[in-house]
Amino acid sequence: MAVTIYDIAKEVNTSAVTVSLALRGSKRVSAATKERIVKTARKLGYQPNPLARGLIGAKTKTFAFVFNYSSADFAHDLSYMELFHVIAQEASKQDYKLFVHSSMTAKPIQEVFSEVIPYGVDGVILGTNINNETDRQALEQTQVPTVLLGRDFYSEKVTGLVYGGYQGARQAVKHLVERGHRRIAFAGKSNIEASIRRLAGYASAIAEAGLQVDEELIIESGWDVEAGEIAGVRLAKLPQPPTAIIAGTDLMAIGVIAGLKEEGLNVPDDVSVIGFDNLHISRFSIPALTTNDMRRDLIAASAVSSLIDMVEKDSEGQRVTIPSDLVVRDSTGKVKPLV
Amino acid sequence: MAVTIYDIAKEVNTSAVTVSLALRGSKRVSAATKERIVKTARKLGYQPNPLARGLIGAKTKTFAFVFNYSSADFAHDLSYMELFHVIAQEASKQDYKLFVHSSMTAKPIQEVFSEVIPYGVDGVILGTNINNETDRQALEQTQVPTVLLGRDFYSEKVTGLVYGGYQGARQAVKHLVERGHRRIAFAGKSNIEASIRRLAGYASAIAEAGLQVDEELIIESGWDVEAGEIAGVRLAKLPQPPTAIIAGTDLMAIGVIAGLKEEGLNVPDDVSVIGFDNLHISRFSIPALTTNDMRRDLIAASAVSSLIDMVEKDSEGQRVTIPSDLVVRDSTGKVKPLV
DNA sequence: CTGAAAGCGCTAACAA
DNA sequence: TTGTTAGCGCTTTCAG
Repeated sequence: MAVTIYDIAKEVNTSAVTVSLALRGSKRVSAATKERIVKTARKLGYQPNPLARGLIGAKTKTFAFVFNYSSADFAHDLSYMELFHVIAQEASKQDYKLFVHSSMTAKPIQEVFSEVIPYGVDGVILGTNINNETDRQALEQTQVPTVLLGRDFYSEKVTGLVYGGYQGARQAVKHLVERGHRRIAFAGKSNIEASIRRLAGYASAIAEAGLQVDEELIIESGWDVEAGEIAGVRLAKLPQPPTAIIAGTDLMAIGVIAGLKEEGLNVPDDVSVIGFDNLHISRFSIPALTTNDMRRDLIAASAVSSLIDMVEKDSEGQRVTIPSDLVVRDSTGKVKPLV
Repeated sequence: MAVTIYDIAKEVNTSAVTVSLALRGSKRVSAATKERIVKTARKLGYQPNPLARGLIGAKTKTFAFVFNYSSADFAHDLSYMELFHVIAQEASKQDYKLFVHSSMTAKPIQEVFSEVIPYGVDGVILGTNINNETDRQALEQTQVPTVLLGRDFYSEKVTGLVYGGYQGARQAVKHLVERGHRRIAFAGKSNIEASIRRLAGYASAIAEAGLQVDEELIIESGWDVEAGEIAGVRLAKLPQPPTAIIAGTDLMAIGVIAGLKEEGLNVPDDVSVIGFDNLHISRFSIPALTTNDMRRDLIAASAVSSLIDMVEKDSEGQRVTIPSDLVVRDSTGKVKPLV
């Protein structure tokens, strides 16, 4: 059996209460007793029992991480998976454990909460779309601190982390404009919040550069490689193809490059391509991908620290924006001069 | 507050014990009472409290999944990450939750157990190397059912899942020999168990084909893209370069292709390349990668079901081998005829 | 500054 | 077939 506070109490000749207090650093215990308790706790290899703590509603040093999507969305998940990974590391650094809730179908947020809270988690990390009023209400009413990944929403207990999609898209357009591009396409329009943000950034920067937003150059599609390939082909076949394409994700960008190639257009010589995410592999694509690094390190640090603030200091939820970095590699170049 | 068995008991006019029994399908409760209990449980939206269950040592429907490595190993992790993902889905399908233990440094198995067991997990999924006697002992003595990913080890409570590395490497060699290759390299030798297995399969198939194992063609290295690139360059620079290369992982294979290209060798025209893993992205590499699909679906299903068997039916640990599939794509071709 | 009592939700053992 | 009692390990009153 594992060591309990009773074992320590017996050893030190005191009560369990005092041990519990001492171990949590209460000032109500004399320095001398505290020291003896801490020392024997260490000696005995005491580990607090999170289940017992959780049962009475105390903190468990546990966050739930929710994968809430249909498996069809796997493509975008490569990015989400990498993010999960970094967050797991970050949480472990801060001495928190992650409890994973992975469902095959996108469930209402209320349901997610009620499946996860009984496990006594101190907080929830969530990446779902908020589609409807019910979800919004669930978030507004929750008592459990929550971090929303990539959603522009916050409430008393909910912090929304917005990555630099808007600003990243603007940066991407600017980068292309500086290199002489004037026909710049956007591939990957959808009703996902991140997509909307990226498209909005694109449109604003296009306008700012004094260019027309050409609907023909905006492709509505999913975010995976296949979708990118189709988009690449379609754009290549246009009577007047774009000289640059901003893709919704890195995977999509890789597909776009392949699609263009099928139609005889080369990257970056004929067309420049920019992605979003900066996946681990993107720097190894051929050509190496110019992309928006979403700064998963910052996102993870921010997610975990916001959550800890809400849990431990009872601070309020807020809206946090994390700017992305444009990483220029080989898939973008100067516009091809008209012959 | 959440609904408890007491609430149900009150509603049905019986005791908590009866409710508990009924809900767990005991035969000691009359069909009539059972039905009433189940019905009102559903009506009230009862969710059993896993913390209370865990506290008394009962089942919690929770497995620990351990990421136990230094972050330097990230490369190989893309494969491990994808595996995690599939296992998480599979577990959720079987109504189990995953509890993630992610540490920055590879810890002794004993320590991992003692950090994870207090959370009341029913079983542990582990992908660590077993380097020493201490780890081996920890596994032999554990009371908690455990599945070891990719390790050839089993004991009373431990099932070892061995993926088709050996057989996959043999298949790869055979595939190449059939296409006329006789100088076949292996890139990615290391002391990781999976690597040893792959190399052994390679060596056996090479010998079987009546070829010599040429030490010059066996490159000792890590498993990431960079290592692959270096290996590719090195092999290309050989006085007599290989006509085919088997790489330890897909990422490495992608690196090898890049390295070869730097030295003016093209895949598959000059050199054929085969990887291991079949990552989600591998089919989109250029050229599309021929690789050993490790069958993550089967691995996940097997991991979860073995664990459940051990947990619920108290069956013994065993050694399970999961064969891989060679997926032939565009990175392998016939040997280039000598001009 | 310290301790005794009670209870979180559940189940195993024992009793009826 | 059903119910009573006790206890898992911890923390929060409340009393010394």
